[in-house]
Amino acid sequence: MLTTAPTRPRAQRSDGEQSRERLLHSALTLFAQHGYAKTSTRDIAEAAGANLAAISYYFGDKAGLYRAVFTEPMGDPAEDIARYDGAELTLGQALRGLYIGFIEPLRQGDVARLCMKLHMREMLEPTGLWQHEIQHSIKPMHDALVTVLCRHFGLRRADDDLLRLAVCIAGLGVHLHVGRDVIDTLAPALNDNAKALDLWLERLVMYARSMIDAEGRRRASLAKTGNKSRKMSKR
Amino acid sequence: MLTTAPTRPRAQRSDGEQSRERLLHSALTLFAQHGYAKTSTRDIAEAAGANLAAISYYFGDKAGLYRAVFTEPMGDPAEDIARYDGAELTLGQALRGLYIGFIEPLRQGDVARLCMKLHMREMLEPTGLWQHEIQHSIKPMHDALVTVLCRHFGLRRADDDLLRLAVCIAGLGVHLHVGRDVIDTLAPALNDNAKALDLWLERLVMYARSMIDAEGRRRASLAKTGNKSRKMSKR
DNA sequence: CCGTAATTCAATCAATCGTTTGATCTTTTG
DNA sequence: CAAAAGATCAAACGATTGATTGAATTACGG
Repeated sequence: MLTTAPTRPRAQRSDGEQSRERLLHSALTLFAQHGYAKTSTRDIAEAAGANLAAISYYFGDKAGLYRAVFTEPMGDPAEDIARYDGAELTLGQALRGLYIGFIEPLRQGDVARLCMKLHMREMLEPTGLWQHEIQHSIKPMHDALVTVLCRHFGLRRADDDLLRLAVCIAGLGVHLHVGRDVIDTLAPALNDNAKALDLWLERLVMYARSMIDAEGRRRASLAKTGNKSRKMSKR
Repeated sequence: MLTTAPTRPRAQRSDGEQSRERLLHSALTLFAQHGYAKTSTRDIAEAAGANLAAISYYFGDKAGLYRAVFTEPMGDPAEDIARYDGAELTLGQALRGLYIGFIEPLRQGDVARLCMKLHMREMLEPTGLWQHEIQHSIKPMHDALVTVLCRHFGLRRADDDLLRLAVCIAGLGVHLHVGRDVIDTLAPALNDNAKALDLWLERLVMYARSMIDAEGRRRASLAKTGNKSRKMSKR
C-alpha cells in the first residue's frame, strides 16, 4: 500500500475530519515530546480518542501520519520571507521581521511551538524529511537573508564571511528554540511571559545589528590595509 | 581503572576489555547517527563484532550502554571552564577560550564529534540524562560565562539582560553543532577544512565582542537617561 | 597441566511494535 | 426508505525488539 490517504470520489461525512484532526494534534504533541521512534501508534490513537486503525485509514501508515504532522500545519515559507526581504525595508525592519518568524511561534499556542520543536528535532535526524525541509523551507529563508545582507554591504555576490554572518544571525533565532529546555532550567525568567518575548525580539535585533556592524568594520579595515594583514578590532 | 560492570572478585582476562571498548565505539557511532530508539542492540553488537549478550554482560542493558557511551568519554567540564573564566584573562582571551571548547571537537577525530552530536541530540530528547547534563556540565559553564560578563560590566549580580546576552554568546557556539547539517548543505565551504574552523573561531569571538559592546552601550544609554547607573570596565 | 573464572555464543523468551482484517455502525444520497 | 460510501472498532498477525538462558570456549593462576 502506498502512502496516500483514501481517495474520496464521493462526499465525506461531516464527522470524519474530527478524528483525523484529533489524530494530527495528538501525534504532533507526542512526536514533539518523545520523538518519532519512541511514540507508538497505539499511544497516538489513545490520546486522540480514536481507534488504532484510523491511522492507516487516514494516513496510510505511521510515516504518513508523521509527514502530515510535519508539513500540514506549516505555512508557506514565502510568508515568513516576505516579512524581511523587501527591498524597501531598513536593516532594522528586516531583522525584526526575521526574528518575528522565530519568536512568534513561541507566544502562540502549543501547536505552533510543538511544530517548531518537531522541526528542530528533525535537524538531528538526517534521514527522512529533513533534506527536503532544508531545500524548500530553510534555503529560501537563508538566501533571502543573504540577499538582505548583500544589499546592506553593497556586495554583488555573497562571500564566505557573509555566509558566516548569515549563519550566526539565523543561529540566534534557532538557538531560542533548540536551547529552550536549557534556558528554562538555567534562567526561567527569560521565557515565562509575553513581555519577556518582546525583550528577546529587541535584543536579538540589537545583537544582529552589532554583528553586522562588526563585520562591516572588519571589511572596511580590510579594504584599507589591503588583502594581506588581518588586524583585530581594538576598542 | 575503576570499571564496575560485573563483579570481579578475581582477576579479569586481558581480552575482555576489547569487546567492551568495541561495543562502546560502535554504540557511540550508531546512537549519534540514528538516535537511541532507532538503534537496536543487535546492530550495535554486529558493528562491534561482538555477541548480542555481551551488552548485558558488560553494561547490564541497553540503557546502561547508552549511559556509558554518554558519560565515559566526556572530560571534566571544569577543564573547559578553566579555559575562559580566569580572572586574569582579557575579555578577548576568555571568549576565545570559550569558543575553542565548541570548535575543537569539530576538528578532532570522529569520537569527539560524535560525542558532541550525541549531546546535541539529547537536548531534544528530554528524557534520561539530559537534566543531569544540564546541571553538572552546562550550568557550570553557563555560570562561569555569566561571571565573566558580570566582571566585564562591573556588575555585582547578573540581571536578565546579562543572562540573555550569555545565552546568545553560548548560542553561537551551540548553533555550530546543531546546525551543522544545515550549514554543510547551504554553505559547505564553511566547514570543509581546518582553516575554515580557524576563521569560525575568529568570527565568533568578533561577533561575541560586538554583542557585548552593544549591550554595554545599551546599559550606558540607559544609565544616562535616568535609571540607576552602572559602570563599565574598559579593556 | 588443571581447575576456575571470565568471556563468548546460539537459541529462545516475552513484550511491543506497525499493520491488516472483516465486521459493524453511521451518515449521505437518490 | 434503501443502497452505498464513510467511518469506527475489536481482534489478530507477523516482525522486531531487549533481554535471558545455559552450554561451550578461552585465558589465567597455581
